[in-house]
Amino acid sequence: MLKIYNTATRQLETFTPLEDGKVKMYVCGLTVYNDMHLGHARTYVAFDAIRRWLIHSGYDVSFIQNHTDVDDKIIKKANEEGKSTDEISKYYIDRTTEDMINLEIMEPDEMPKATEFIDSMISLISGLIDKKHAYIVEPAEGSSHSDVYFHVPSASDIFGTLTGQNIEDMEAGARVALDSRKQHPSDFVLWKGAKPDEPSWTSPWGEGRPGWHIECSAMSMHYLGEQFDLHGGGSDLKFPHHESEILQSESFTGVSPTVKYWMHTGFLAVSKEKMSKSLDNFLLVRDMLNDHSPQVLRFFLLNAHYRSLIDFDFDLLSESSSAYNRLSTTFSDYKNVRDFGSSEPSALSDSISTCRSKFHKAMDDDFNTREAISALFDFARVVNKYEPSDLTEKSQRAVIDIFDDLGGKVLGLFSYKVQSLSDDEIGNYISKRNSARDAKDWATSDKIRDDLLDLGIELRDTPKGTRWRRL
RNA sequence: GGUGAGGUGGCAGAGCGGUAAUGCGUGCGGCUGCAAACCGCAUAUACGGGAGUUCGAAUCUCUCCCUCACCA
Repeated sequence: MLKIYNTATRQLETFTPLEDGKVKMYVCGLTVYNDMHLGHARTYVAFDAIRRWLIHSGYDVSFIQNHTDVDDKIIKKANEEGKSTDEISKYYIDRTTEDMINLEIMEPDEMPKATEFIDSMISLISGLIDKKHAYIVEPAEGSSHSDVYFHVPSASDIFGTLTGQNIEDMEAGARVALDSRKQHPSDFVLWKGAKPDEPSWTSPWGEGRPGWHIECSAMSMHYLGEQFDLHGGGSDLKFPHHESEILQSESFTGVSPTVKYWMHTGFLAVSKEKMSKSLDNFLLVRDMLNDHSPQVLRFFLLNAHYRSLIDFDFDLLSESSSAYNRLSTTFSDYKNVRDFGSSEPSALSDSISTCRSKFHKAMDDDFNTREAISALFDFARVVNKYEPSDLTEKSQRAVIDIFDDLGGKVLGLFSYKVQSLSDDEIGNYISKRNSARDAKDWATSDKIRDDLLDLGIELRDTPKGTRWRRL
């Protein structure tokens, strides 16, 4: 039975989808004005593993992830570079999508852009105005077009769903200069009147563009309906973004809860500080992938519970690399054997079922990937006691299936991309090298080994022959 | 100031009422033409401090200290 920690209730809850066998899931995507950093990767790899586990568990999962392609930061970047916001967002959508693919993150079922949903957002805002949840104010300084605000006290009963705070507390603590046009300090913008040279769309309130929060309400509603199962994002989105989203959606539809389970990933920190663009302490995914395989990065990220803080450190990354090699080597040793034996140890079949059940239990317990990975290590230790070629085809297959299913399909820890060298070609090189070794032609044999290493194939000479693994 | 998360061996990090997974590291052994890697075994007075509840607490309660995050 799957349990999920719901941010809205701060409790572990048994997962029951709204519709039997189906999971509707929405994860907030990137604001595309820069490359993707490791902190983003943490969130998307975590939700990727979550999605894969749901699929593995037999659910039909609809996974939606948006792109925020209109926003202050994008406008700023566009101005700095003398380009249009479209050019900027297009450029970074391409690049971050590439990064996601390189991290072996499954492609979302839909990847809508905010700007494709302006009409829907305008309808939402109109509805909110009609229902007295929103109001139009005079233009901000420097603009001749009106803004629209959401009036938080109009929905005070649902305010605080995620953060547990109430309006009075927020007010009491308010020290920032207030926008006098706001009826309440907590009110937030739904529509921003255009200033000169800003991208804008026509609305009943004049030229302008949507506020940030409204886009997710519009897109999730479009693809998943007024109510859906899972909504995820980084912890920094809880407030105000997700809180505002709840206010907007539920005030508009009158349906509550709009999201059944809210999920938030912990931060990726560097020296205990959150990794972020504004702190300038970020590491880009594409840079990291120059020196580290996607599998090792995924291993590193999944080697902690998705809600806990990961304090990044290069030493920890290389620790992950060592740890990962252990699994990867064991897997390769089994995958690459060519001979079958007659041994079918019962201790092996025991460890297979133990591994599956420990893994299953861990993932069902709020997606405890760390615990799940430890099941694979337990398994590897048992499996390494055997010589693969002594085992029957059935036993070998069972071992490979564990790694394939759990490590590969669920956690994405093994690459299934088309390789530069086929298994047979590698086998040929190894035979050639072994001939050279028999002739004690160490120069040739070492060259073959080095060449293969350059191609990402690592060789190991063992008493049972030469074994290899893809790095 | 408000809210939330957290403090477990040298490090990372599970466990969350019955005396502590797993990985890295370290040590020893194995394998090996060499190297690297790998394999096996072993290793650790580890549960922030104090008090309480309980037959029994890392796990529950209270209190103190310390980190981090969000909001203001």
